[in-house]
Amino acid sequence: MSESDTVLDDSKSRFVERVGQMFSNVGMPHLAGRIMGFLLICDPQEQSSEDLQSALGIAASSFSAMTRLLESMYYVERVSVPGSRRRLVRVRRGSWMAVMKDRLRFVEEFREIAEMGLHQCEPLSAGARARLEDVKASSIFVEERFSAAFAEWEKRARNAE
Amino acid sequence: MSESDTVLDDSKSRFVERVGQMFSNVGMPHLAGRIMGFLLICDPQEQSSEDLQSALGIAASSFSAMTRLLESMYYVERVSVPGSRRRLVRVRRGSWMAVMKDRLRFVEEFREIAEMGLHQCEPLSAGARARLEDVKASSIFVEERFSAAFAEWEKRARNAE
DNA sequence: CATTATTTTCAGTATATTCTGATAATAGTG
DNA sequence: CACTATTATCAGAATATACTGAAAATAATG
Repeated sequence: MSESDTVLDDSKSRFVERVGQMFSNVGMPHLAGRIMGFLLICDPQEQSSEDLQSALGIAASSFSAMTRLLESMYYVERVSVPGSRRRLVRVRRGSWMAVMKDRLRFVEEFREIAEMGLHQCEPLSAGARARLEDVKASSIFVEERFSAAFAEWEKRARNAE
Repeated sequence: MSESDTVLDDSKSRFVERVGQMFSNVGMPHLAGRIMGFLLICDPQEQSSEDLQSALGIAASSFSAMTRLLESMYYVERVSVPGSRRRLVRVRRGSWMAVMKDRLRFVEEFREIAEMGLHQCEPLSAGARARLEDVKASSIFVEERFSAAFAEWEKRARNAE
């Protein structure tokens, strides 16, 4: 993106749209994804509400709601500009890893559900118990591997600084 | 679950409902989750359409649609009963690991999106390129760790037989 | 303090999805 | 082949969600 980002060319709008689709696929609003996509490829990194509105053709209210959502999830951050009352938006460092982590929360939920079944659903047949134990064991396995992976990534990131 | 499963007691219906919520959270139909939850704790393991309809209070059409969906995703399987025209349903072995794997497909998509941006969105500023490279690197890292973890799990499962 | 650029809230519309009930199709059995 | 138990399809109701436009609130500046 070279000068002002009032209009997106074809390849960039396809990119933005694809990120939007992906967000939608994982249960988040389409517009939130389009904003993330745009923030990934725009220049400069920081963008105003108006920039995004004209580039993506969305309403100011949508921008406000989506930005607040993304901010609450720590995917973007807002910076004030001295001499202006605008608050620019940009993606946070490591936000994409955060997106992945957040999507994985359900694994923990899996384990909890299995434990709930084992403890609170008496009486259980031997077969049912075995099925729940299988859910529990696989969830724990995945949970451990994933948190180890994320810890390693963060360690790498710290060392790279 | 001891004898016939026409009605669920409190703790079991809470369990079923929670699995339903979880499915709904990850973008699948609520009823699909309730069916999976029931199949996890029922006795016997195999259940007929009618069993599930009366136990969960759902329409036959819903059962049909959801079962077909779950079958297409390899979460459940159907078995024919000799001497009857019923096809009973049960959870597949390892189905819960499959659910987890399926929910992780977006990681691959992440990498593909980053690559798409890098290759097809010329010209990109140096900053934008760096942001995309970061997405790509973290996606690849996660992708590799996850597939290694799943491979190890499958190896364990094979050895345990 | 008044002004106005900017953001947020809110009510309403459009759209998609889930689930049901009724009907049609399928396949095992006599 | 006829019968019927079982499953699948389809149209529509109910619900939820995303998005917009207008109005209200906020906050920086002169």
